[in-house]
Amino acid sequence: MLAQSNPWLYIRKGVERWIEGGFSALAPKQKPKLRAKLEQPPEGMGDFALPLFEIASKLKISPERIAETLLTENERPPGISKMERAGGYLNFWVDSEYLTDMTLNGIINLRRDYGFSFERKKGRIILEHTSANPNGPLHVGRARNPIIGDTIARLLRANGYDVTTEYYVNDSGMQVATLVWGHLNLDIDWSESSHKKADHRYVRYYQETSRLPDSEEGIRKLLKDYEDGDPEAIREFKIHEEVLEGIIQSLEEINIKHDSFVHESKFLRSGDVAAVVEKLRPFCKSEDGSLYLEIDAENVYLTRRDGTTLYIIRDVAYHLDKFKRCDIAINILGEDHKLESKQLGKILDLLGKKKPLVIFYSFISLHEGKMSTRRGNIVYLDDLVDESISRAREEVKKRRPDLDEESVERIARAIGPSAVRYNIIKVQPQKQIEFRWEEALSFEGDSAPFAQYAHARCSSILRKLGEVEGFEPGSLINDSEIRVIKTLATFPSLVEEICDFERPRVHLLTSFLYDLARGFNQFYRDCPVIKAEEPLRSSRAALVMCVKQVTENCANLLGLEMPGEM
RNA sequence: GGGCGUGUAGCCUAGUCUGGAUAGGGCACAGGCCUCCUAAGCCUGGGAUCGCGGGUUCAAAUCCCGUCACGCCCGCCA
Repeated sequence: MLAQSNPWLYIRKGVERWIEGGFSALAPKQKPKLRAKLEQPPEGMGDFALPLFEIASKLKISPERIAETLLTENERPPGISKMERAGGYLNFWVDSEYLTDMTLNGIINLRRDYGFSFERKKGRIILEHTSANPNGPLHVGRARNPIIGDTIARLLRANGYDVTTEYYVNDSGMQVATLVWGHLNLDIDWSESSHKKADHRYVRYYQETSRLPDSEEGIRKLLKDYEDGDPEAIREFKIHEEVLEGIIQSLEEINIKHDSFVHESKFLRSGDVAAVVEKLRPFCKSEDGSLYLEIDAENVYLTRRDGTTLYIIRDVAYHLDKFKRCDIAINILGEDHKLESKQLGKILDLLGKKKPLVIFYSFISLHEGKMSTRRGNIVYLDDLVDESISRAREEVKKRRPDLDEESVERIARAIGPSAVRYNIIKVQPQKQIEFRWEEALSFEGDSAPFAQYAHARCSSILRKLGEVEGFEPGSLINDSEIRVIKTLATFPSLVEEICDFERPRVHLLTSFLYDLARGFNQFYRDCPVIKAEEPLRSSRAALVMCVKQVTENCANLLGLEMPGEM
């Protein structure tokens, strides 16, 4: 099974067993048993390398002797065609016919499941992401949140986890109260802005109210009424739903959907928040009617002087509820939430409850500084995606004058959002990004269109070939063929390795996709498929089919579309 | 001032967790490749004291200590 579902790991494990067997023979009494730590050698030095230095010093035997003993006293491990000592390393070359046979058969049999785990893991996961305040449209500064969150959710599912993605709707705080106050009290001249989406229109209530210093008292009064359950206030707060609807649409544009929406107000109405306050009261200090906890020598306020609640206490109630519904909670949060998140963890500790795992990302800033809804120095996600689509449209029109309007549109809509996702996910989350249009809209090199283009070439070859069946593993001997096959073989290991709860390395999925596409483009240059003689023709056709399949599988993890023609 | 994070060619970035053989890529730049399955492609070239200084090690971009620069946070906002 492993041979087909994870060919590279299968061969690697064989090599490790072979080495460890050799070690046992060399030093039977050694405890604990010596492990084989394989690494990837530089280009041209084979496929696996065993550094001998550490073992040599442990056994007090020279690296040369160890290598010599291993090489002379044992049969070759399965799937290895050549072994050679080079300096302090023992290098292994994978037999390409063996690898080709396993890998192509694996992909052909497993198809869209290749790379993914069949083994269902225990434990329900709730992955919370985005959870942007519904007071305006999503902006690029925080666009990493949904993209990272959605990609991790896809990765976890591919590894057999049961994942629910959740949006925590902050409908009960100052931000939404500010929006509501503006809606009730401002008379805005709409003649200039006629945006069709509610989030883009209503954000002006929030922005303009934020500029009025006198509005604060009214906003607080409104919030107090709302928390006290005043029906009119509750009705007015519903305006946030239209904004949320706009945010949901923006997310759909980039292929993201949440499984669940949980509204903060639910915990206010159910009495959960009040119950948590009561539980924590014995640990709290009080001041003018407000409540606060001392955590790490800092005062963390739970309620205001007027009795209304603060974010963190509602967040505690939310997490208590969340852990009733799951075993593992993962939150995707901006780096500005680090302190709050740590404090939340301490409070959950205090209550003897589980804590969420948190993945933080740094902001995407503008050259002029941080984006801010309040100040309005901002690039909205909708605008970035629209711009990306229209640039894609221009490119397709230019390159493919033969296509009809409808096809052009379909392809542009596959390229635009994918390019945005790709360019954001390819950088690891903790790195800060300065937003530049040229970079965000890059369609060359390490980008989504590069992979989409290679995929389109695959599709085109396969369309022209018609029905082809079977392959001859021994006929694929060209360097570009072997290179692509090796890349295909490592996909399942990659999917498994990067799935780390503490530090999921989803950015490496783009590296893989890029490697595969680049390898394929070299193959495309070196190895004609349609004009090749049998059995080379069908073998190459099988390889092209496999590249297409694995490209799609990886694209699925990244939430990218593959239009199949460009 | 304290906490967390980041620093790799002109610009962007992988590798850092788990130390190993000439530090991978991309953009930009210079040159070459469409009578040949889509040139959003391919090939060649120049360009890196891995922020800086110590230390540990047979071996340091990677681990430890110090230091500097930048970002985020330190609110009865979220």
